[in-house]
Amino acid sequence: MADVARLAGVSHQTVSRVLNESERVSSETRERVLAAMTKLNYRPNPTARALASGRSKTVGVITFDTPLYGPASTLFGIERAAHDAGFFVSVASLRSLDMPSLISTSDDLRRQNVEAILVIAPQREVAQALTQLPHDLPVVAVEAGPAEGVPVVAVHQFEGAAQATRHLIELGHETVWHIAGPGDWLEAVDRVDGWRQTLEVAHARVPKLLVGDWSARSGYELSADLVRDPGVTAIFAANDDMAAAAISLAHRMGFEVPQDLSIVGFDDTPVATSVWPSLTTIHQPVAAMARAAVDLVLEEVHRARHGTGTPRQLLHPHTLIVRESTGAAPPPEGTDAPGDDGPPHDGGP
Amino acid sequence: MADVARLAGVSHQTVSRVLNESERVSSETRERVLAAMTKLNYRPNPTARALASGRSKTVGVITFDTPLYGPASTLFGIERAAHDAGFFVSVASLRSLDMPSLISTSDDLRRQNVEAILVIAPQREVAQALTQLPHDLPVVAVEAGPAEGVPVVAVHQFEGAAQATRHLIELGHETVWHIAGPGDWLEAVDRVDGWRQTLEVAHARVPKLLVGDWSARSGYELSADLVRDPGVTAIFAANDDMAAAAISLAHRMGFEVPQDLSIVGFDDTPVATSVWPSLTTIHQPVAAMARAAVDLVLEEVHRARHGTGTPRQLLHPHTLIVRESTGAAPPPEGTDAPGDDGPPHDGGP
DNA sequence: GTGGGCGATGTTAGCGATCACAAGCCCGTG
DNA sequence: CACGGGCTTGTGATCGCTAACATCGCCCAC
Repeated sequence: MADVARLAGVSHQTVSRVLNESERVSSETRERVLAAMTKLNYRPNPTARALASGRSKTVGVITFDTPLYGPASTLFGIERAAHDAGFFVSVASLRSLDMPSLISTSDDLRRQNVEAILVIAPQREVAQALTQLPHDLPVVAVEAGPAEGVPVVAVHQFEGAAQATRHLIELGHETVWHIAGPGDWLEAVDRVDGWRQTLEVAHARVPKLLVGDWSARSGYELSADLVRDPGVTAIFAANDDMAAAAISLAHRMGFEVPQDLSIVGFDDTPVATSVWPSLTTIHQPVAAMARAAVDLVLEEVHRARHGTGTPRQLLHPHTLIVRESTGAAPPPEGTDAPGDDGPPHDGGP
Repeated sequence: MADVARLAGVSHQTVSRVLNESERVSSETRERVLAAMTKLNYRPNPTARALASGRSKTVGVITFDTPLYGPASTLFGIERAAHDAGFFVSVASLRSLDMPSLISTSDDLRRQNVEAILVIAPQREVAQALTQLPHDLPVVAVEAGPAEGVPVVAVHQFEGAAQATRHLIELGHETVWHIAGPGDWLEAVDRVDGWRQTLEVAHARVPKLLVGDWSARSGYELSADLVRDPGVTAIFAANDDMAAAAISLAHRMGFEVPQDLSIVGFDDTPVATSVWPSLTTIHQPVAAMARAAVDLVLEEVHRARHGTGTPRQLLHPHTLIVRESTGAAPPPEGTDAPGDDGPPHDGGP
């Protein structure tokens, strides 16, 4: 920087002003400085800037170590959006889901001088702990259920689940079974609520709730009971993996989807299109949410110098994507007819 | 820090020495300083340390924006390992796969004072560009094919593909079709080579190569031709998504897996267990690789002060995981026995 | 003509650590 | 007894930048 100043014949402070786009520099001087910077291939040192100004142009992301599709792609979306805004991204992953872990992780980031923190943590405990975090740094939760006092970017899980359930009811199914996610996930809870209330509104019986852990394995095990039961014609799984597992199991036990059983997933992950029949599911605009979260948190950073605003909750639209895993309810037990079952049984070898 | 020094009755430099675990501090003094730090809840400021020492305790990760399972879980693995080593992680994603993009991304990180860079970029172009990166910073490639002059942590793709192919040959299949990944991915190329050479060694015919783009969709489209052809009894897809799609398509067209068609995938992603029948596939120890990559790069950082060592390539073991999608080859055409083919050509059983 | 205001630039301190070197102390040795 | 050397500790500069205030012209109005 000193070199640039010398070459441009100005003081280092003027160079700094050019760097920070202060208006108080004559355009002539600015040109000279810029030329010098180019010539010397000068690059400002963010570390020094961070030390001097307290601003690091970095946002921290707290996430947790999981192979789940949602969090991973959210992280990439955040990186992209932050980069576009000229910010760096520092990630830290949660060791466990308790309060101390959250605090210590956020301290790590804080000490790195991040200007804001984005939390990708859909678990109830984390969402609660969030409200306890020191308020000196803007914090935004992504993909979390609404939490008091903390800005959130998410989709309306309740509505999504309701729409999925409604879809099945409208296809003529008497009721819909639900394979839920773990009870400590906000999303899981909201989806259960959406499912239940929709059934109630439709005056449908509310079957026993099955609770999985998002994994295909759990979906597999839980659907075993369901598939065996001829009364079960429609399943709404709380994510695509469990839904895909239910399809697998149905096939294995000799049933056809959707002729015998309709299945709906949630998330619209790649799995949804790689199974057969492809999954009807609820799409969440992950990339858009990530971008919105970054916008929101940077807005907050900007505002931190002026007045305080109220935390906002940004709800993004979900979309029901109807693919092949859902269809009309099979006719009641006795009858048995539909031509969809493949070649009539009597024609074969 | 000044406060700590004052409280402990020492100079700031002594505090610094305690912080850096220098041996040149008497244990008595150290105790006093530590006590003062605890009492004041003192936390060193990494930014200042980075500025003064040039060491930031941060590693940069360059990845690219993709929903693929491998890169995402590698990133988390890296974070975990780095954190355990007391390092922060800063991520930057590649805009495009060309050289300028790589340079500029690495410059971003470099300017952040990262001490090393990990690159998750399995594309050939990126691997090549890596060798051009300035050598002032340790660079390690993860999940990339071996590239000259750059340390690499990966599994032996060639061997993995060979093992998958051999598995099918040993089950009695005359030959194995291959749905490859895009030609600009090193992994894809190596897997093709492994497949081809194994066939040649077994004196099996090498069928026409099909090239997909990792997506389920491409797997779907490409397997259409294969599944129709009764001569095709075994398919090795270069990743699980494409393999799962092939299974879907086979089902859709009325074939059974593995009775009519055996299918092997690669990667052992969650998809592998959520489809039916579950996929036989090649497992890659992603987490272990991530950890190894961090170890390697930190070792390099450490060594940077002393002599220079030779770049290492760390090859991790893959594992063939036999699940349900592979089985013995169906008996040759004429004989025909399983009732699955639909009406037998020769007049019935 | 002179004081005030304003835009452009320079000067001097830090930010919070580390580094290089110097200094004090205690001990053993010639 | 003086000197050298190993430990431990302290001093001042420095990393590259920004913040706050000082300074310098210049133009305008009374």
